[in-house]
Amino acid sequence: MRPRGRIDKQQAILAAAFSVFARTGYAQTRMDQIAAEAGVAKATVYSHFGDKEQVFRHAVRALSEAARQANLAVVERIGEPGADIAATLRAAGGDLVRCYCSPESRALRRLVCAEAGQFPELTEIVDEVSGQVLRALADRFARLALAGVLRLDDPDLAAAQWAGLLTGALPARYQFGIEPLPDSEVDTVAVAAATTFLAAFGD
Amino acid sequence: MRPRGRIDKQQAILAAAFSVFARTGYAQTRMDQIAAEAGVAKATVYSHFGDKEQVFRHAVRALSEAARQANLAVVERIGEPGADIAATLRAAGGDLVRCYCSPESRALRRLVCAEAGQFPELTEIVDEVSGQVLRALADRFARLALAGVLRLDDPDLAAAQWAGLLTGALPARYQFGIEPLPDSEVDTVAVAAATTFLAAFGD
Amino acid sequence: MRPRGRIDKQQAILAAAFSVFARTGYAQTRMDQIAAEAGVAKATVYSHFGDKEQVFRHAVRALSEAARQANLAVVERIGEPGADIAATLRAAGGDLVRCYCSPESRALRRLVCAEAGQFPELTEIVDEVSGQVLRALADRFARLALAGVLRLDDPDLAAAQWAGLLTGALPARYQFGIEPLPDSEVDTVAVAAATTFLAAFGD
Amino acid sequence: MRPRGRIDKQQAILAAAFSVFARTGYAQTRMDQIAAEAGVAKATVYSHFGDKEQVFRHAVRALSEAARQANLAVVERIGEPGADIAATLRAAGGDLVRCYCSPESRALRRLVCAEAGQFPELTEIVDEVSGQVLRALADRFARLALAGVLRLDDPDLAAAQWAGLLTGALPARYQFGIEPLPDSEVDTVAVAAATTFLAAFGD
DNA sequence: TATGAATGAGGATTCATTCAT
DNA sequence: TATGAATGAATCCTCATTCAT
Repeated sequence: MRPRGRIDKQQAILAAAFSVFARTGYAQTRMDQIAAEAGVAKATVYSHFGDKEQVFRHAVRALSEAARQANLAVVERIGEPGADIAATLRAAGGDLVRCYCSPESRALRRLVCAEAGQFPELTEIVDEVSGQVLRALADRFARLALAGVLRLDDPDLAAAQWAGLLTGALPARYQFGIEPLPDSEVDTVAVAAATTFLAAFGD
Repeated sequence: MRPRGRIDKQQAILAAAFSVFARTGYAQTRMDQIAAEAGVAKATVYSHFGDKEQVFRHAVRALSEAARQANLAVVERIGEPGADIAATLRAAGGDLVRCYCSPESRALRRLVCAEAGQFPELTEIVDEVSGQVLRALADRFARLALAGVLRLDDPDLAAAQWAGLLTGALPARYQFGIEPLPDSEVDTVAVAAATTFLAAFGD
Repeated sequence: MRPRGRIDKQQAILAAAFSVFARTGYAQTRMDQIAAEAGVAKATVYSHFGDKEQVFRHAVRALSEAARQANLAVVERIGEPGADIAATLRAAGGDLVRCYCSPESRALRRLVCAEAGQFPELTEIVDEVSGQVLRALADRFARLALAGVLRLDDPDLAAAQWAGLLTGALPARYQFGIEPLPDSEVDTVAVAAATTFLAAFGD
Repeated sequence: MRPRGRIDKQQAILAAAFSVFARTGYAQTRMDQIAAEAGVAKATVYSHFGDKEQVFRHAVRALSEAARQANLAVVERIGEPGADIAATLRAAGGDLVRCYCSPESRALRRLVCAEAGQFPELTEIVDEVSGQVLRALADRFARLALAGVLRLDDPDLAAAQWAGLLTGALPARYQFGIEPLPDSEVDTVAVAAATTFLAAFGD
């Protein structure tokens, strides 16, 4: 049961790092905590990753990857032909908002935002992930436009605007605070976004 | 010329704290820097504010207040009767985006976001400021609706959605990164937001 | 009622200093505490006494003086002609032990002992006070010897030994600890000291 | 030659701590001094003992242990059968006084007395050590009484009183001051204590 | 003299990182 | 590679003391 191999330890360290960085932020995190939570010696963390910055980069990268996959999974479900577009947008919008406000995403947002000065590359990673998700979304919208379900010229713009309608006016306490996002808020936002979006882009 | 009174020193310390925290973040900031930049002794900072956390709270509060005023000033200018609504929205939208991405606002966003875990109250302050701005905006929209320029039932929702359209899909590098926001981006976003908004809520 | 004159303030400062030094020791005592407890500004303490060391010296001197007087008062009561010598020694011995273990005396002992390195003169003051008390005691013993009640050649030695019998083997917790001295302990010690003393020096 | 193991360092740190605390008192002692005198880094002191208080506790404990052994060694030598009791008491009494006024014991007394407020447990340790020594002494006296050399009912009381006669009236400058104890003083006290003790408890 | 504000020197403690095994 | 021990560079905060009023 105890992790033995190098890979196992790598994984354990990364998992611990995720968790500790997410909970306490970059500067407050002590290498001891990570090592302790990973069940290894501190020096082992160093022999695997070099220094604190590298550990942080790896942790953020992994969190970003997870976020990317979660978001893409939601987008994938959009646009099954024949489905009611309003219902589709409401459901997917709710899921996206939930992704956006999941504990992991909030933690990631906090970490990247906080260290945007010291680690500019992390900002890029986030933009890349967002970009990918928005492009995937735009792809769906393009197909829906082609199918005559939506009426739009610029699918990228439509994607960005739908995302904006969903997440842009969420209170800070849900975007990076610790207050749990109530389901009612999700529904309200998703419904309103779908309505306005369709008023502008619906057939 | 040399500042003498206690109030002067308070102000100098706060100004220095704004600047240093914004540049280097909470954890990286050393009290020495703040004192030096304020031109006072370190102990003076302590006798005025107690400890680092208090200095931080005061600095963030003051930055928030400035942001609030800047945003409200923009909102105030919306809705002069007789003006072209599309042009108004484009202009005000652009200004709001510029406020949102001003160096001070980005710094504030970084600081609050970064320390949301340790200083939950700061999140509340931000939400309060946003709420005020959105309410002021909703007031304007309500008047415009009454004047027949807009067609909407829920001015609060309209305000939130317009804000979402403006800021919600801005790349991270403009929201809290250090990359300067190009005017072209501002225009694109402002125009697109106005268009979509009016498609949904225009008369 | 509020102290106004310079003398009043001096007294208030000294009283506060006594109290705070006794409670917290020299090094732990902050000039702020003394000033606060005296109800004056910190700078006032300085203008009266110069610096912390001086305040300490004055406080210790005053505590010593009080201890001297308390001890001498007890000694004065010894040797009323015609009284039972054993009863006299028991009563006076008990009183001396109580003096020796009074909160003020313990505090004084702690302070002087603690700072014997930095303030050697304080040790001298204590020795002077002890010397005075022992001499006064020796005077009494000399009179009693002359009256045929005691049988001794060296009244100074007898005084020192009686004092030793009374205080020499008291547990540390009563000599400078904070545990209150129980009456039973006082009686036991005083009775035993009287018995042994009279076995050696009684007629 | 360079100390390598952790035990070596522990010992070196403790020895340095003994020395520095004894010389300068608790509050005046800086962790740097201890570390420097121990030949280790300051952080090493912390990793071994946690904080300054713990270092102090350990140092005092070790000093107490040494004092206990020194005193017990003296007591052990009392009561060889056939020896002259007066000579025995004079010799052992002198040794006990010397122990009591040794630099280490004075330092220990200063430290414990000074910090009795902040570290009450140290007072207990001292009482425990004194208690052990007095009990050992009482054991010897009991044997001597059994052998008909002394005449006493309560060996504990006799032990306490002898100790009192030896140390109770020593001037403060010898008890915790820095003035060296002259041999003449030792002899005087030891002889006088033996005389008075035997007048009360001798056969 | 009395005071509120200011200060410089200093001290305890922490932590990322390295080394010897 | 894995580790326990060791470390040096920082950093927050305190406090006796002084100054301007």
